Amino acid sequence: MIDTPLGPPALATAAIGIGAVERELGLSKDTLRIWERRYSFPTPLRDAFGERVYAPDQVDKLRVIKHLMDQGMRPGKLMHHSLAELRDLRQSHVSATGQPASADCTALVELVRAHRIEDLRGALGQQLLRHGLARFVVEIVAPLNQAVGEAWVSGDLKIFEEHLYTESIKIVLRGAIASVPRSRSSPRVLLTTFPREEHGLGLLMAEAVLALEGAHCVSLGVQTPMSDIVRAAVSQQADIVALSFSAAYVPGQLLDGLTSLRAALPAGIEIWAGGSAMTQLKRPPVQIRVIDSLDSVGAALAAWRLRSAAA
Amino acid sequence: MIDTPLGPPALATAAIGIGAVERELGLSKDTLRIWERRYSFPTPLRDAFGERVYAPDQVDKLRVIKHLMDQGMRPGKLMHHSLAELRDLRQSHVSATGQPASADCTALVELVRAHRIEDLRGALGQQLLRHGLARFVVEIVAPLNQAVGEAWVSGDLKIFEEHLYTESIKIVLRGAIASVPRSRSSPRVLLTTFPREEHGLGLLMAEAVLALEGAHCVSLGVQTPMSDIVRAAVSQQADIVALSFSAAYVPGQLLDGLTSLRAALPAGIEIWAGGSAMTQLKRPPVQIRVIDSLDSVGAALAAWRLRSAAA
DNA sequence: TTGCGTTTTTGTCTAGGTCAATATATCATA
DNA sequence: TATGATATATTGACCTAGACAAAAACGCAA
Repeated sequence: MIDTPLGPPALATAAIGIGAVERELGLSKDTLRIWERRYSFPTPLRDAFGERVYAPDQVDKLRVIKHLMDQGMRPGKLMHHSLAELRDLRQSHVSATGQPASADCTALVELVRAHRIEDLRGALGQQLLRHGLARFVVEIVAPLNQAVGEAWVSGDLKIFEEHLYTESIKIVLRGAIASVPRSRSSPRVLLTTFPREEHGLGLLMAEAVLALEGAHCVSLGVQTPMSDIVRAAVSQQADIVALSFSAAYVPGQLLDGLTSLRAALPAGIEIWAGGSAMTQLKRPPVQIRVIDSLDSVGAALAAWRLRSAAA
Repeated sequence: MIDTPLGPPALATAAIGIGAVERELGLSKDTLRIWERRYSFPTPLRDAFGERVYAPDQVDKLRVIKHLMDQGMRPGKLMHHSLAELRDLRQSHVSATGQPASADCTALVELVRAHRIEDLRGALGQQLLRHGLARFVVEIVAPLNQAVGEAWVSGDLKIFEEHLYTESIKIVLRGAIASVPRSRSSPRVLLTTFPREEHGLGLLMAEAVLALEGAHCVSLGVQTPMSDIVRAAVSQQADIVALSFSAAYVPGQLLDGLTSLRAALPAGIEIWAGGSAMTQLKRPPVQIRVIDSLDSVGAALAAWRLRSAAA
């Protein structure tokens, strides 16, 4: 049923320049050049005027390498493996850490693969009704994101299929959030991401859970500069600033950003940080509440309310 | 109540490195270094290791320069002016091209400035009911975007205020789109942007107008790679691919992208392109329908249906 | 296990050079 | 007065190659 008439469709994609690779994978030009120097990979061809041109299969390999690095692996260990070996590596890594996908989950991924977005949206709505918003987010959306991400890396899904999926989830979540009665009570939570972070799905999931628990949420969307987060938090009288970091976020920038935000923000305003980049941090930064899982948001909120009542 | 013990909060912002400027303003390190060499601006200090450190006021000036460049001005002409002169420049540029803002519009901007987002959202909802979705988009949202953008550059609004505004508009528009009965009829329209383009508001406005006119809309969100647009259009059996380009989009990439997309897409699928980058194009690309204004979407759809019926 | 130096790994930054693509100015032609 | 072609200027993306700090991994003692 899946239409791959002759070989994988990836072959149609043309070779691309270093700037395009930077944009597409989030690996800086500097990094790409120095990898070439140190590890002899990638090995781009050169065009008529000596500029690097990356073949599609090398881009694919780079994509997998990037993904594995986001999981905490180091480039030096990965670079010399073949694409197939890297995928095996990923397999074993996943099966060691992750739980198996649920039946619901695989069925939904199947809908994405078949491009049946109407059905997908319907099925998501159904799951939402069945489980309620909180469990829907934690038990369906979170593992589904994981599964779709993996499928993308291993080449089972194309970017546009991931886009279709993400849009569907966003629509369903936004609809659900809109139907939660808008709380005026505390805490007031300001949601956003740092400038480099353009993934807003985690934010939306957090907003759903927070709103459901009666927090007053204000979202700034993605990519708010540091100084503006501070201004917004003060002007909106936020109690909490909630930030989301996807796996691609550079760990160094993450810690820098959080500490300087902590310094710039009035002491009364808490910082809550979540997302996959946070969970794989060894030493959590001081005076930041790390949200390892959306499960724990409810408890964290309850604790906040206790502290707040005590003060 | 707001605790800014000494002076405006903006001053608290510390000096930042070249990487941070790149992230915050979208000016590449290469560009920043070459400007320094050529125009003697910016003039960053150096830290203990001789690395560039940009003072906040220089970053502010760079921000304005970037914006003016997005409007089509050239760096060589801008670099030697002071911040105040640049703002005057912008003023004159705006008053020469734009029409005066309506009363409704200025009232709404005032709500943004006062951070009264609840009221803003309420007022937007009210305007939506009063004018209907189509006129709301064309007569309220479009000029409002313009006004907010201008206010940001001239320093009247901070980024976070613009974020608050954008989020509010998105919520209102998404709510409205969701309440439009989902059409199964033709044409089927696939909406997205090219990889460099991360502004999705124009897309949402287009989707609102299209959905209202009975088109079947599927949005991929922003930044879909070329090859994936083609795959998605084919798999979703789209009749039209609708693209949006904000003023910041590089004209060269725009034309290249459109022509190669046109070549890659089956002839039966039309390309409609809109957004401010399109309107200021001298020669419209061949075999692309340029949507100069959201007004004209209705007529364009009617024309498509006529052509479709004739075929 | 935990803590603390040492070594290796890694990516960001430095410098200045080259060149294609774009924009502007100038001049000729219909 | 337009339009078009041609020269010149501007601009940013890319190049090479080296230096070094921060982070991770390692070895070893307590």
